Amino acid sequence: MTREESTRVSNAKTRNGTKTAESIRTAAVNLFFEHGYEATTLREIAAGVNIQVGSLYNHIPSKEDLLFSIMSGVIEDLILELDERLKPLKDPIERLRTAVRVHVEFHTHRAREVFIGNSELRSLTQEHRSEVIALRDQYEDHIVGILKAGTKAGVFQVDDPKLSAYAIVTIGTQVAGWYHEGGRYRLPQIAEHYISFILRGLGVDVAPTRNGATTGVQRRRTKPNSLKLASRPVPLR
Amino acid sequence: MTREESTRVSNAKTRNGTKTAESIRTAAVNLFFEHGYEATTLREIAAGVNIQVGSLYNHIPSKEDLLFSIMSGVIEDLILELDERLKPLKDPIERLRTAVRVHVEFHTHRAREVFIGNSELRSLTQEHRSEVIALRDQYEDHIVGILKAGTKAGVFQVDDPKLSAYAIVTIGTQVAGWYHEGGRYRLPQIAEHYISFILRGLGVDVAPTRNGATTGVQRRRTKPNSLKLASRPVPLR
DNA sequence: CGACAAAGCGAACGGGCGTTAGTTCGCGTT
DNA sequence: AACGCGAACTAACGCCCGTTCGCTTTGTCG
Repeated sequence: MTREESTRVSNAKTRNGTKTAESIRTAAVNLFFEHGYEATTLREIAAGVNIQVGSLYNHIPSKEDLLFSIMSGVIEDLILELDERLKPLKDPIERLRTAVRVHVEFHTHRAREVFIGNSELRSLTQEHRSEVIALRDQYEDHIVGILKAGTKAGVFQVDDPKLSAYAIVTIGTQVAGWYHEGGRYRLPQIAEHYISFILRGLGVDVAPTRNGATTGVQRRRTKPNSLKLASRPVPLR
Repeated sequence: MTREESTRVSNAKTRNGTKTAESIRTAAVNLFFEHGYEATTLREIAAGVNIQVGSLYNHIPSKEDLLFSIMSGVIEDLILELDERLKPLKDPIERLRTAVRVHVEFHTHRAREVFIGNSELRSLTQEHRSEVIALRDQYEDHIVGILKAGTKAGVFQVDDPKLSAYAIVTIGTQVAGWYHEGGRYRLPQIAEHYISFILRGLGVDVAPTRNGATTGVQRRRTKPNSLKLASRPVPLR
């Protein structure tokens, strides 16, 4: 108990300078993403961190636990992010817009973890699987909630919020499967495209904006829509 | 016993009466679906067919080849089915409607194989993987083609057909992940729900929202909007 | 009836897996 | 200077994998 001037966190640095536990996580994410959990060897992971297999067990309890921490971690982060960005918004349309945007952004920025989270459920223990599913349901309920609120307010045409929520979540999730930085599509482009698609799918009139109020996002002081949208408003009802 | 006249085809029946090769395929599909390819053992498959492990090699060249034949087979069937159902249709909206319907029906009827086809790509050989990807691209091009035709004809609002096609394919594909017979949702209900959602997303006015029932889901005797709903049950092979 | 091929059996192979155990080593704290 | 401890190493464990192979059983047909 010496002078506690600043929190003296025990910085568990390895010999090469980076925290080992963190490196393990990173290496595992890359390998799980590339070859799948079952096909990935602890020896491969260890090689990616430049340590021996046995040394891994100074940082993880088991291979399955490593997978679980990755999967639960990414969903928790997603829920946190969504909560934060949704907090100041009231209007259902704005809330859905933001939800889709957050969803797509998150799923592209952390595509590998998300991909793992969506494909390796069956490799988890019964208990761990239930836990992850509970988190996933919690997230889906957020979306369903937005849809229900919007339907009640009369701005969405939704006959079954859960079915629609599935579709919305799925669209954004799948982006993680093919998006890669520097690829054919830019992130905001993808997000706005799907936002329009989804809002229209819910019966919201998303005509090309007259005053730029429709898609209030990143700097778009020059052109209202960087994508050439067929400039014909959809006369719904 | 000796005078079995009907067909001269060498009917390779196993002792329990069903063709062994077929049983192997079925058992493999179930196990791959449930535990994944990597986590499934040839011994488990053999047990499912009530033979020994070594006997499998009288019917398959290797485990990977078994996976490949499942994956390529299901996509080929899907393409065939789509071609057939699309053949008599001209109108872009009708074509898209049918495409989505076929997609959803196929992905629910053969959910397990489809799921395998979408999640086990990386377990294939380089050559086999290329082959499956080529088939998948061929299928996606069908959808893109419909979208492009509809856009040219002015009935769809699509700024990027490929992005939209991704979304459409994804929605139907994901259904395979949660649909199960006798579950909460009936098949036509799901299909029609997503058809409406997608058409609206493409800027088509699908507005039967005058009274009560939002979307034209279950049998609607009154003509919805000059578009006939194909209501024949499709065996899907 | 006897021949032949298809198909099943069962043991074995070489290798790789996740995990454990005992040990060494560098460092900050006592 | 001695200690404790985290983190690395090496070696091994028991197990299970996909695949092979020689042998036996089975069914079909001239």
